[in-house]
Amino acid sequence: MPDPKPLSALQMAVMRVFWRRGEATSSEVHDALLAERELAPTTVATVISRLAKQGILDFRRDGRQHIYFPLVTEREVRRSMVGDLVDTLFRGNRTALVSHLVDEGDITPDELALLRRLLDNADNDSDGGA
Amino acid sequence: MPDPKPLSALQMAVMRVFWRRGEATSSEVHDALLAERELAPTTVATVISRLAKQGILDFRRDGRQHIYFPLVTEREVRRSMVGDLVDTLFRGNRTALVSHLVDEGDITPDELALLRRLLDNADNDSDGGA
DNA sequence: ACTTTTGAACTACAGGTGTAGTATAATTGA
DNA sequence: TCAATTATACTACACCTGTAGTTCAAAAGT
Repeated sequence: MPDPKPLSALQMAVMRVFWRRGEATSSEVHDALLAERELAPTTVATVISRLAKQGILDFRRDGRQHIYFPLVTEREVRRSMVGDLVDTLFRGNRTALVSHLVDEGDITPDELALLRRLLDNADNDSDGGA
Repeated sequence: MPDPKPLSALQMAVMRVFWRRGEATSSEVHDALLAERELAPTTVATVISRLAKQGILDFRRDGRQHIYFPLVTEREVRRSMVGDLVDTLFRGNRTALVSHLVDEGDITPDELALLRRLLDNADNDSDGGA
């Protein structure tokens, strides 16, 4: 799946568990989310089985248990969601997004310095890679 | 409305018309969108009246016509949507979003240069503003 | 073997979205 | 005045999401 559909905040929280652990049962995910969200176990199970129906997760059986695992990487989801946002909000212009962050995101001097370093590294990388 | 709800791509396309023109009737919006989207006039009307129900638009009457106008600015919507995305995808870390763009967004050298300039300007601004 | 626990499936329901038809009321043109 | 146009309101419907209860089957404990 090169271009997965955008995921909601809840779906992302669930997926993060899978990305961290590689695979998990519904109740393991429920446990992992208990700290941040108080959801009924069946709610988590529903979210998970919907993700499976959409091809985001798959599972293998272990006795009567389903052990789910992700079919998409976090990278792919990020790429596609950031891409969607850039399309929707900035008509495809990625630098406009950064501009937005700088202009309106209350970027701190520390963050600015960090960003500069990021850009410098990108330079190095593309020098090295090319 | 300081923190409007996220808008879908279609809703954004509609709102962009209002932001550009200040105000418009349903059929004007329909006309304005004809180029990019083939939608029935009633579809556009439905989207608009839902936006009004949600407090994103309001309207005044001119005879039997409704002339709609935005109650939120594009800035506000962008801020809140970018904020949501950063929360959902990068757990609130804005620089991680930029890092993502640089790492995985196929940023071109031109864009990189542009970004550097952006950061430099941000510096000037915060020097001047503080 | 019988009961308790547990897991997954099914069902449910409200609210949002994309999409558009129908109905009703008002305006305009003949 | 009567018909045609048109604008808005109402209704509709499929599908997604958040949320969770209920049911049925299987596993595990006693």
